[in-house]
Amino acid sequence: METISGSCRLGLWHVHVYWNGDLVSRIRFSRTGIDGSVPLLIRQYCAGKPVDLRSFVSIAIQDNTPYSRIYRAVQKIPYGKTATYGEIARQVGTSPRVVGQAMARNPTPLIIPCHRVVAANGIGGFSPDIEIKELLLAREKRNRRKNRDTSA
DNA sequence: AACGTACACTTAT
DNA sequence: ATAAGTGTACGTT
Repeated sequence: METISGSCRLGLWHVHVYWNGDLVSRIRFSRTGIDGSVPLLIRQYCAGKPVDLRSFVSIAIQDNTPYSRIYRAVQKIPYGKTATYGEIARQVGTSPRVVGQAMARNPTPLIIPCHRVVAANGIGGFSPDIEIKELLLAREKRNRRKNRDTSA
């Protein structure tokens, strides 16, 4: 089993992806790119298409880490929708603060869509830069509206 | 191995 | 406006 790495563009950022088939072991954001390939669906998502990434498996839910229940709950949030830290916490029986902690340590953002987890009164945080979360949420919201308009 | 501190939050004073 | 509750990680003894 060989892990493939590569990066693609997302706005001003580069998304580095380490993967093997449907299994994604790591995703991180950087100002610079690296050589190598990225799965088609992830490339399309980064290009702004409304792609459902739930067909991928994150190492974060395959492993049995203390946060895995939280990651599983977060992965169920569909494209264009959001949940609050508190809602996720209630689902898995922990506290909102812990959910934030799990998001901060998410090894595979996008696959585990931590950008769809927002604060009860605000957007919440995101690393390395909140602008990525803002971009993704704005884009998903826009695409969701577009889908609604064209599907009725 | 224990201890203190730092968090991508929320809810109740 | 402030404080308490919460679970994990990480650095310092």
